[in-house]
Amino acid sequence: ENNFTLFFLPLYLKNQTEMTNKTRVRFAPSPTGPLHIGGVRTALYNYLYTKQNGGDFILRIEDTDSSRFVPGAEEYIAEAFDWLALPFDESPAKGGTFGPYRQSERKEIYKKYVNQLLDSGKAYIAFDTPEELDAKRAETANFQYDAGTRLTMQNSLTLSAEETRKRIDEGNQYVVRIKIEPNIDIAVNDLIRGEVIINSSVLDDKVIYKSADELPTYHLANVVDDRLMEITHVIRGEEWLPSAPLHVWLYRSFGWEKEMPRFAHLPLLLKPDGNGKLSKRDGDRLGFPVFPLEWKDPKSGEKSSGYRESGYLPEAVVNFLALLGWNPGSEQEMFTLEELVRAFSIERCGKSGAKFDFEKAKWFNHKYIQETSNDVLADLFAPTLAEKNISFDKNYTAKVIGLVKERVNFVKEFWEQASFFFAAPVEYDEKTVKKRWKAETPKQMEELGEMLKSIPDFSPEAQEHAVKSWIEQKQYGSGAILNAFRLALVGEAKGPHLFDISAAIGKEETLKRLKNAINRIAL
RNA sequence: GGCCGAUUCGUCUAUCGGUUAGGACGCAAGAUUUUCAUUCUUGAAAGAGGGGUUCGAUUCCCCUAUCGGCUACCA
Repeated sequence: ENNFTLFFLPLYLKNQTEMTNKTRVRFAPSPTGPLHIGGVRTALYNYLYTKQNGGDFILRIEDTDSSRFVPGAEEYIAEAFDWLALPFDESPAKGGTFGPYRQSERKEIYKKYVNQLLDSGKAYIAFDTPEELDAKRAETANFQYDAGTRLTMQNSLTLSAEETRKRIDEGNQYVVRIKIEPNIDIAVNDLIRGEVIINSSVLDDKVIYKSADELPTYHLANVVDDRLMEITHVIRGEEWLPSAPLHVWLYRSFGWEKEMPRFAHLPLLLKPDGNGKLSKRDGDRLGFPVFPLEWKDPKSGEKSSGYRESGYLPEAVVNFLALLGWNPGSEQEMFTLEELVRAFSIERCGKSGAKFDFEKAKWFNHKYIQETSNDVLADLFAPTLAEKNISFDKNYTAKVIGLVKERVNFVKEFWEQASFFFAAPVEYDEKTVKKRWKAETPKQMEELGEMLKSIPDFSPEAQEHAVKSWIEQKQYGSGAILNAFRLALVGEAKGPHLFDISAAIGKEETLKRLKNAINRIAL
C-alpha cells in the first residue's frame, strides 16, 4: 500500500493543490427539530454558490448541545435534501476525507484546540456557576463577563494555578472562556454587507468549552471545523452577524486569519403577516407549511405540515426559495436548478428580510405542475387514490390529470378537481340543481341517453357532433341540455370540457350516471 | 437598555445621479369559455420622514422614525 501511495504521490500532491483552491461550503444545522424553510434557503444558496464554482457542498451536524438533541432530526434533514435533490458531497451519512461530520464525534479534536488557546493565554478557565452568573446579572445592569469584570470572578486569572488545578481535580465543573482584549476594532468583511466594524469592548468573554459534557460551544466548534474542513465560504443567516467578530477573533487567536473563510450573512425570512422572523408556529397559524417535509414531534406527537406532503414539487420550492432574497437582474422567474447554479451570485443577494408570500409559492407550484408530465403527476397522485381505496390503471389516471392539471395548484387538488372521473357523484349540488334541472329535464336526459347509446363512436368529437345536431333537431336550448348533462356526470357545475368527461368515463358509465340523476334528483 | 443590520407598489423585487420608477404574485375590470377553472388584455398600486452634497437625487452623506437580529455553560 505504501508503494502504491508513493507511486501516486505526484498525482496526490496535485490534488492537494487543487483542493486548497477549491470552493468548499457547509450547511451546519443543529439537530434540534425539523429543518426550517429558512434553513433550506440558506442551504440552497450555499449549494448554488459552490456548484457554480465547481466546489463541494458539505453537511455538518452541529450537535454540541447535548441537552437539545432531538431524535430523528438528523434523518429528517437528510431526507429533506434528498427530496429537494440537493445532494451533499460530504455528510455524516456519506462520509468524506474531512470527517467525522457530527460535532459530537469530534470531541478529542476540540480538546486539542481548546488546550492550544489555554496554553497560549488566549483563553482561561472559569468556575462561576450559572446560578452565580444569573445573580450577578440580576444585581448589575448590563453585566458582561469581559475585560472589565473578569478579574472579579472566579477563574484561572484570579485563582492561583494550584487552586485552579485543585478545583478541577476535585471535580468542579468549569468552562473555558475566550479572552477578548478590549478596545480593538474588529472588521468583518461580509460579501453582502461590506465591511462591518465592531469594537471588541462590546464583546464578552464567550464560553467556548464546557467541562460538563466535554463539548465546545458553537463558536469554537464552528471555527475549528471550518478551518479543519477547509471551508472557503461561510454563507449563513443574518442572526450570526453579531457573533461574526467573535469568530474573527477566534481565527486570530489560532493564528488562522489568513485562511479564514469569506463570510456572507443572508437576510432573514420573515412572517407573511406582521413582523418578525418566520417561525414554526406561523405555518399552522396561517395554514401553510414552514417545513420541507412533514414533521411529527417525537415528544408531543404534534404534527407540522410539510411542502412535500402538501403537494408541492421540489423544483417549485427550490425556484421560489431562490428568488426570496436573490434576483437574477433580469425578468426571468422560472429557473431549473442548473439555471440557478449558472445565474446565482452573492452580489445580487438582497440585504433586507423577505416576507414569505404563500400566494406566490402557490403560483410557482401551479407553473411547475403544468411543466410536469402527466405520468409523473399520476405517480404523485397515486397515494391519494390509494388512500380512498380507488384503483385505476395509471394510464387512465394520467389521462385524467392531463384534463384537469391546468386548474390545480397542488397535487392533492387533483382529487377535488377530478374525483368524478373515479367515482360517480353521490349527491348533486343544490344550487346547480335549482338552476339547471327543470321539469322537462328528466325527459330530455332520457332522450339524450337513448341517443348516446346509439352512436358507435364515443370520442369527444363524435359525441359533441352528435349531441349538437340532436339538440338542433329537437329545438332544445343547448345551455339547458349541456348543463343538465354536466350535473348528471359531475354532480355540480364544474370540470373540464363536458365530452372529455363522458368519453373518459366511457359510454356505459355515462348512461348509468344519466339514469342515476333522473332517478335521484328531486324537483 | 446596549451593539449590529435593514427601509422602492399589500408581497417578492429592478434601478448601480437624469426613467412616463420596470417586472412578477395578489387584487379589480374586460375578452374567451354551454359550467367551474385556465388563458389573454387592461387597470389601480411604491421610493419612511427631515436635513444636506449636486445643475439634478429612489440612488451618495447625516439625523430621526420604524422594523429586524443579537445580547446563554442554544445554535
